[in-house]
Amino acid sequence: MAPSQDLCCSPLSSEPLSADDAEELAALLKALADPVRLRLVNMIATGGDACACDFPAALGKSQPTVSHHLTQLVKAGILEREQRGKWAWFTVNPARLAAIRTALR
Amino acid sequence: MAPSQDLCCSPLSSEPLSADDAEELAALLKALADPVRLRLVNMIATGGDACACDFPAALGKSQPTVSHHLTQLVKAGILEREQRGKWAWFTVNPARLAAIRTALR
DNA sequence: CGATCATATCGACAAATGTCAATATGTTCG
DNA sequence: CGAACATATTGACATTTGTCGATATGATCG
Repeated sequence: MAPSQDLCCSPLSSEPLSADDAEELAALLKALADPVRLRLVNMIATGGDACACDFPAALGKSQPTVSHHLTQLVKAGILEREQRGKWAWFTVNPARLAAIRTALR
Repeated sequence: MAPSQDLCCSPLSSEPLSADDAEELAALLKALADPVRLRLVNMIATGGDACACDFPAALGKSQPTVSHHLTQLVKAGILEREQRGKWAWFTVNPARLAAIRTALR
C-alpha cells in the first residue's frame, strides 16, 4: 500500500498525472470511498475524537468489520489511533484530508 | 446509482452524516477512486476537453475498458460527453469536483 | 445505400472487497 | 496470576470490480 504520510499528488486540473501518482491518489480516495468509513471519519471529525467501542452499535456493523475499516483508514493516514486504557481512540489527520482536497483542484 | 446532479452531502467535519448521504458521497468518491479514471479526468481537465479516441493509446488500456470508465465518470456527473462528428469529446464538470472537495471539509 | 471508422454493449473471468463468526491478542484490575 | 473486557486477526463467503475479446450500434462520407 502507498506510504501513509507524504502528502500525495499534484492538482488534477493543472499538471499531468503520472501513472504512479494516479495509483497513489486512487488508493487514498478508495480508503474514503465507502459509506461505513465515511461515517467513521464523520463521527470522529465532528466529535474531535471517538472511541472504537461505540462504533459497532452506532453503525450497525460487527466489531470485526468496524476494526477492518478503521485499519484501512489508519493505513491511509486519514485516521490516527491512540490507546487510552483498554480503549482505542481515533482522531482525524486534517492535513491528510486537506491533501485530498488539494489533489482534486 | 445516485442521481448525477444534486451536489451531495454536507461537510464531513461539521454535521452528522446520514447513512444515505454516506452512500451517496461514497458512490461519488468511488467514481474517482481508480487510477485509470483519475488519469482520464486529469487529461480532460488539463486540456479543457479531450477526444475519447486518444485515451486507449495514452493509457495503455483497451477501448472497451476506457469506454467503461468514461461511462462511470459520466454517470457520476464528473464528466460530460459531447458528440463532435464521429468522435466523443469529454469535459469536466468543475462544480462536481468542487462538491467533493466541500464534502471533505 | 454501403463502406468505414468510433464508441458502446455483452459475456466471461480473475482479482479485490465487505461482511461476519470464531478465535487470538492485548489491556486492566482484583 | 487470572478473570473480564476491548480490539485485532483469521478464514470463509458472496458481491463487486477491472479487464479484454467479440460483437453491436451509431456516425460520416463517398
